[in-house]
Amino acid sequence: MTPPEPRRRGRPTTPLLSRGKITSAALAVIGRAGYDGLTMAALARELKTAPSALYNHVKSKDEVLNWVQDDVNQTIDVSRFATDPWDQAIARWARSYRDAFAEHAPLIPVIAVLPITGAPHTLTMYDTVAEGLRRGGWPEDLVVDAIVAVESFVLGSAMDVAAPEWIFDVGAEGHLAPTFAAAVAARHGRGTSAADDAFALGLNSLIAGLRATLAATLAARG
Amino acid sequence: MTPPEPRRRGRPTTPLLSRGKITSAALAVIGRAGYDGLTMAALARELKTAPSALYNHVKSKDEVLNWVQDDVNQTIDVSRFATDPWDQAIARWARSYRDAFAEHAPLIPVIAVLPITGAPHTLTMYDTVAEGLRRGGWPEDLVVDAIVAVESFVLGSAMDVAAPEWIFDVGAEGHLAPTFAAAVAARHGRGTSAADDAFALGLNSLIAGLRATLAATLAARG
DNA sequence: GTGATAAATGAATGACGTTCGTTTATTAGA
DNA sequence: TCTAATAAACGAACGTCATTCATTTATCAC
Repeated sequence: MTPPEPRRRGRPTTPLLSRGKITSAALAVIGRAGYDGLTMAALARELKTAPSALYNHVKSKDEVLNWVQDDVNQTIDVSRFATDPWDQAIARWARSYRDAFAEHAPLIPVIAVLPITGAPHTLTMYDTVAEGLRRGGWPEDLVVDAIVAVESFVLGSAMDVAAPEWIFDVGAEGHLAPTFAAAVAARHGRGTSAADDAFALGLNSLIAGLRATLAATLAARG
Repeated sequence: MTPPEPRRRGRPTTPLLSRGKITSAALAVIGRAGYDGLTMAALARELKTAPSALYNHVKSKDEVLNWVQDDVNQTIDVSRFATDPWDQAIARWARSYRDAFAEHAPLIPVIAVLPITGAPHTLTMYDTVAEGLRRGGWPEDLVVDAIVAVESFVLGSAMDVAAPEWIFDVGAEGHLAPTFAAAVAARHGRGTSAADDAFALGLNSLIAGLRATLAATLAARG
């Protein structure tokens, strides 16, 4: 019945390194030195081992980033799906998602391409969102598309947060883009963050549009 | 009147290297070997010089990527802003934008953070979009936010294209996410690309939402 | 000519991620 | 209790990058 337990041998009675310890050490390094500071050498130093020793527990640095991403995903707020209408819950989810990855922007290009396998927290997050959408009336075959659409906007917006506030300040080349330069200047009048305003505008619009699309789809399908 | 021409000295009568030549050489390398293959050594080989020689014409590899990005931006279709209503024009722009960067995904994290200075084609693209929005009735102080919102969705979606089609296939961990797994399976029935469907759904919804937001804003402001 | 200088070059530097050969300490089974 | 198997750790090394440096070369200004 029970498959033969994989033989547990080796030097330490309780293994010094584990997925959990490596992940939290990586987060500690990232918190102290940022993603530029997250090298395998720095990670090993944090764990008081040699860099080569890490490779007994990790396939590659990318796998470490994968673990970190799954941990970050755990902090995203999906609680509203239990209580609120799907559109409100998804708004809260999206904001929380963006905030979480704004501080982990270098993960974004990695996770966008990586399969979901081996990331349990990520998986359960998606499941909660999918349940919320289904309960809100979304047809099963559109759920993934809706999630991916919102997620794409969220991750694109999270990258914006890392950008300097003056990213659109045209220098001496202003004459090439007078209308755009004027719009940038007009926006500047507000004291608010450009990335935050754009995110709010886009998120509200996207969700409003999804509401309309859902209504139209349900009407068309009868 | 004419400022004194900067003294042109040095070995070659006509300089062998220039921004244009370096950019198209980089694109050639990328086309042949992808972004992993774009090393300063490979770029130098393409230009028949030494890697160190490149640094007489380029500050860093990031600057090369900047130039490539500006060149890619040149291929994005903004022509519809001259003829079509803003919402149709922006839809065409967004699709063209996504397609262009789907093949240049590694540029995305770089450009998202980099200031616009020194990228003339990028600048004129933004200006054309800004003009189109203004002509479509968008208030000046919302133009940048609208552009950034659409751009965030576009770039997030462009990263999705590079992902494998089976990115959401849950392996043995399917029991952690039954609803999501069912939705993935339901989506699988269609033969269409998941990334394309999600992009279409998101783009249509986002633009519909922007239309509504604009109407509401104009109504509120009188 | 002569001196200034942009451009080109090969060699070197310094980070990295990762691999290898070896050693060490523990456990399973006889 | 002895022995074989093996997970874990380690230092040294490798290969790949981007980037810098000292030096040389060829052209232009005067």
